[in-house]
Formats: sequence, C-alpha cells, structure tokens
Amino acid sequence: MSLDPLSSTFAALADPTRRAILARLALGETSVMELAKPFDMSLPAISKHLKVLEHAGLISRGREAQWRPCRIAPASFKEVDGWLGNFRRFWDESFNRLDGVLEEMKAEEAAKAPPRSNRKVRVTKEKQRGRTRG
Amino acid sequence: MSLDPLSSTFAALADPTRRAILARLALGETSVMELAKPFDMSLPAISKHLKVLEHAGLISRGREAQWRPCRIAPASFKEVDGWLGNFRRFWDESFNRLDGVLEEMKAEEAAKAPPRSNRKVRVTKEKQRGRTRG
DNA sequence: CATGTACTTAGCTCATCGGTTAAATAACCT
DNA sequence: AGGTTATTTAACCGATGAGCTAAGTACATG
Repeated sequence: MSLDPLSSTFAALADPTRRAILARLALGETSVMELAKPFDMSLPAISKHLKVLEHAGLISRGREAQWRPCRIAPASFKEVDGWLGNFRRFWDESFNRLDGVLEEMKAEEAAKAPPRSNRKVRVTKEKQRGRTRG
Repeated sequence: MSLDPLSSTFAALADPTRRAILARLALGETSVMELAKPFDMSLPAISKHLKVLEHAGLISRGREAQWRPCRIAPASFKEVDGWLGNFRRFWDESFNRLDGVLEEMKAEEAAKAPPRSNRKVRVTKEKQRGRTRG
C-alpha cells in the first residue's frame, strides 16, 4: 500500500461518491452522518471513503464530542492543480498567451522558425497559477 | 465497465506510469516504442496503459504505417480543470479575490453578517478559468 | 452505570487493475 | 512470398478496491 501523493489523490478523486462528498464539503464543514445521508450506502462504506479522502490529503477531520467533522484540505487540490498546469497550454487559450508576455516571443520565433515547426516546448513544472497581478 | 467520464479520467491519472507517459507526450507526439523505452515494463503493459489513457480521453492516436503515434487530447484535461475550479477558492489566493470584484461584496457582507458566520458559499460550477481579460 | 448516538474496525465477497508471457495482426521491406 | 518491426489481443495471476454485515469504540446523557 501507500502510493506517491499524487497517485493516491487522483485515485481518491476517481470515485463519484467521493467527489460528491467533496462537493458537499465545499459548502462547509459537516459530520459523517450528514455526509452519508444523500447516499444509498452503508455508513461503513462512507467511513471508508472518508478515510481514503483523508489519506489523499483532500480532507481533514476534527473531533467534537462524538462527531468527527470533515472539511476540505487545500494542499492536495493545489498539487493536482499544479500538475495539471503542466498541460494547461494544451487547452487554455489565455494561458497560451501568458498574459501577453509570450506574444512578442512568438513573433520573434516566427520570424526565424519555419512554418509547421514541430519544436519542443518546455514544461515549466508548477507555479503556473501564481500570477496574482495585483 | 465504463464509468462516468470524470471518474475514468481521474482513474487514468492515478497511475504514475500513465502520468509519466503524459509528461512525455507533453513534449510532442510520439510512438508506442518511444513511449515504452523509459519503463522497465513489457510492451503489452504500455499498450494497456495507452488504451486506458485513450479511453479516458487524455490522449488520441493516429496511424502512420505500422506506428500508432500518440498525442495529448485536451478535452479531458479541461474537464478535470473545470471540476477542480469548483474548489479553487480553497487554495488560490488570487482566485479568492476574483480579480478584485469580490472585495466590495465581502465588505458589504461583513457589514451586516455576524462574526464566525458559517453561512454557505455558492460553488459556481465550471467556467472559472475563462477570464481571458485580453 | 446503562442506554443511545456517532462513528470505525474486522472480516468477507466479488470485480477490476496492473503486470506477465505467448500468440495474433498489421504494415513495411526485400 | 517471407521476414522484420510495431503494436494489440488473449489468457492468466496476485493485489487492491468498493461494497456488505456484524461487532467494537468513544462520548453524552438519563
């Protein structure tokens, strides 16, 4: 058992029940009972799902008397987003433009590169989402 | 077999070998042999991984003579990103500010809402990434 | 302390997954 | 045609995953 973090996170997200639980938690912290309600499924099943989500770092759990309230934990979401960022240029128009900075570079490149060029593009691991722009 | 699209996409991403294959494909279209090289694994195993990725909509495959070149397919990545967008406010500082628009609303809310308020927050399904601002 | 409520753990079943080897298919190259 | 190269399919195996029921733990309260 125990895969690398990204693998266990993606694995956790690969289940519709677990994604539904996360969607519910996006509305706010709540108890296991509450989370279980919408599902036609035994409580132990939900408990397992929560364990998986917790292990994946997608939720964290507190203790209040006999309740174990669950809430979204940001870290793993952020990691997934970071990984996804490596591929963002494949679908995100505005990202491809990099807020206009790449415009010039492209123009320069185009000036000296032949058409239909198949040259490789660097993938700049992480950080794509960090442009706060004030 | 055959889960909902998001589930099979996340499931496909939950394997490090498959993610490595995608990382390689981010550098450009290539053959199965080429993709297989870095891995200490039989060719059929790679073939299966590619099938999974294709089924998940993360890659598409062409035909050139005896080669079946693979390339990144954007759609499923985009879907994952869209889903992730529902949770972006949990970790993305700049998103939380919504380019400054929410600033005022928050101020107004704060004026009439009691402290430690636990009120629910709407999650605005999809589209978060669409602000081109070009 | 006994009972109830909120959960978790244990132990089981069945399906799916990731890997294997061996054989099949497909297209090219004499 | 016959061989080589690229890739897939088939058949199998051990491990993991999602569900169940039954039993256990933790806390609260009558």
